[in-house]
Parts: sequence; C-alpha cells; structure tokens
Amino acid sequence: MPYPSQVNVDTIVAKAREMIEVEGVEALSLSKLATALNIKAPSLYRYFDSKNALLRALNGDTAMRLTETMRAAAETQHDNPLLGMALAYHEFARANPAAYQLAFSSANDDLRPDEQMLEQLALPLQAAMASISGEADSLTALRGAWALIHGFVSLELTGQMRRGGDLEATFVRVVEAYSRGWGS
Amino acid sequence: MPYPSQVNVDTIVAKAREMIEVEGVEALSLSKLATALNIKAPSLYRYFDSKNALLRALNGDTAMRLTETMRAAAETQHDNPLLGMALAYHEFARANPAAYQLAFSSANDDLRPDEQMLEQLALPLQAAMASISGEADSLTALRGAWALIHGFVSLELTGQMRRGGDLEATFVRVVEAYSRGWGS
DNA sequence: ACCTGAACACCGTTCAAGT
DNA sequence: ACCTGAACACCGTTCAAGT
Repeated sequence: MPYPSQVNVDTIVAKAREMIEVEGVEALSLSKLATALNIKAPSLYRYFDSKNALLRALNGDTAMRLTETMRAAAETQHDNPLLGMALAYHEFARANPAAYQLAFSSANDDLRPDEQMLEQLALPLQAAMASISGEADSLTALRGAWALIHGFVSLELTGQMRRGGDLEATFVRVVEAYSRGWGS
Repeated sequence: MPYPSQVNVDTIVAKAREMIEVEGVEALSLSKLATALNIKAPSLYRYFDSKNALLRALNGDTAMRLTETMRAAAETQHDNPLLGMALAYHEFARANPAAYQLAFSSANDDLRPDEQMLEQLALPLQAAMASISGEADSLTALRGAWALIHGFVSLELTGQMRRGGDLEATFVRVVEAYSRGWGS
C-alpha cells in the first residue's frame, strides 16, 4: 500500500473546522492541518488551490450548516417567529464561535460565502419577518433583523458585551423590542 | 547626524492606520511599515513589544477617535437622538473601514480596545438611549442599539448587504424601527 | 495518479554588533 | 542611546523527483 492517507475535501474541511474551534483561527496553518491529517502540507494543494480556497470552503460549510439550523427552527412554532429564528442563530454562533466569526466577520473579501448561499440563509429569516412587518418594507425589516442578530452575536463573541446581566435575556428583550418597532 | 529617523509611537500608529486603509489589514507587515517610515523592522521593537501591541495601540486610537466623533454628534440637536448617534457612527465606520473592522470585529482576543475605552465610547450612546427608553431597561436598550448599529455597519463593510436599494435610507428606517420598539 | 523533499520568498522576533 | 545586520523558526506556495 503506497499512500493510504485517505483524505478528501470533506475530511480536510472537517479537521480545519475542529482545529479553529480548539486553537483559534489565527493558529491554523497548513503544516499543522496536514500533520493532523497524517499528510504533508504540499499535499493539501491537490484539494485546494490555496489556503484561502480552503477557508472559503470552510465558510461555505458554516453557512450551509447555519442555514440548516435556521430551516429546522422555522419548523417549530413560536409566538414571535423572529425570536425563534434569532435564538437558533444565537445558539449556532455560540456553538461554533470561530467558524461563525471567520465566515461572517472576516475583513478579507475573498473568504466570504458566496451570494447564493447568503440568499438561502436569508430565506427562513425573511419568512419570519414577513409575518411581522408589512410586505412593502420587508427587505428593510429583514436587513435590520439580520443586523441586530449578527451584531449582538458578534459583540458577544468578541467579548465586548461581557459585563453584567444575563446575556440571553438581554438578547430576547432586544429582539422583542425590534419586533415591536415593526408593529408586532 | 547619526540616525535622523524621527519616528515615535504616534507617527508609527498613524502610518499603520494609513496603510491598512490603502492595502487592507492583512497586507500590513512590520517590514513594509518600517520601510514606509524609513527605518528597519527590528527598530519598531523600541516602540512596541510586538506586532499585536502595535495593533492594540492602533485599535485604541480608533476607539478614541470614534468616541470623539460620538461626543461631537451628541452636541447637535436631533429629533431622534439615537438616530443622530447612529448616523455619526455609521459615517465614521465608512470613513475608516479597515480600522473599524480591526478594532471591533477582530476574532483575536488581545487586539481589542480595553474595557475602559469601550465604556467611554458607550456614554454618548447611553445618554441618547436614556432619553428614549425607560431608565430601568436602559442597559438592555443600549446594548441592543449598539448591536443593531454595529451589526449593520459590519455587514455593510464586509459586503454582505450589497444588493439593492439605498443603504443609508435602509439604515435610517431600521434604527427608527428599533427606537419605536422602545416606545418613542 | 498521488504524494513528498527541497527550495523560495516572506513573516515576526531576538540579539549581538555597529554608530 | 538608538538603530541595524544577521540569524532563527515558521509561514504559504511551487515543482521536480519519488512511489
């Protein structure tokens, strides 16, 4: 048996995902990733054109998993549909902090999940918002909802909301306030 | 004249600030920064203990400049005080996109502006929120406002809100909706 | 066909040596 | 006192050579 490494695009992405959650995004190097997969760094270039390409795949995976979470949350009934979505989103980000930040808070342009994936992600949230706001302004209401949820999650993950109080409860009240603002 | 380099902590931070806005954060290296200042990379270690220390100083500078902007905005009258604050914040982030993201969206823990600076930054926003919401929930309302504003700005800067419509107008309507939610 | 050793240019960082 | 040349370990990336 010559080279029984048995890696592929999916196992590589899965290992990278695991590593960034354990050691942080900036600690991920191709050498360390390769070593963890029992291969050598240059071998990774058989699967991805560059480190950025690998991170892009990882971010695509993150976007898809978040979308899946949102779809599942849309199934379960909730008095405030937006709040149901928001809580699912929040929970996902807390469970995958490094992956979330890499996908949705990266300053680097060519790391972002592509437009089509973002659209898919927006759909469940859009449905929830439509039931709250008038149809006319639903794009505006959707964008605001996403901004509020992403902003809260982002500040929480970056430790800029540490001090005082139950963050979960704060999050709920804030989302409810936003809902009320659109007349619900 | 032996070494007439004439750099200091402030000129270094100023040049770094300039460079990240022109070339992007991830393109900033100590070698390039040093070259732009007509010195050599190791000389920077007379002023900062590490690259991270330098970036932390840059982020402190960003936080202070944003705080200054917010204080100035608090002076000018506005029917909706929160909206006045939000527009000033938005404008600052658009004018300093790389610096803003580095300071407020960085996944790296030891790059963040310290807690004291964040408190200073929160004060003008807090005053604006207090005039909108009941005193009791003012911390919650403040956090939500910051989350909404930061989230919108963040999604806009990372290009995740590109498609369709006037973003400025969207931003205004979203902030107004949030204000209404707190009963104003 | 798939993997790797060796090499390249570039990093951040340290420190002895220069002025 | 202040700066730098040279060196170190580590990057991402390429490619000829190995199996």
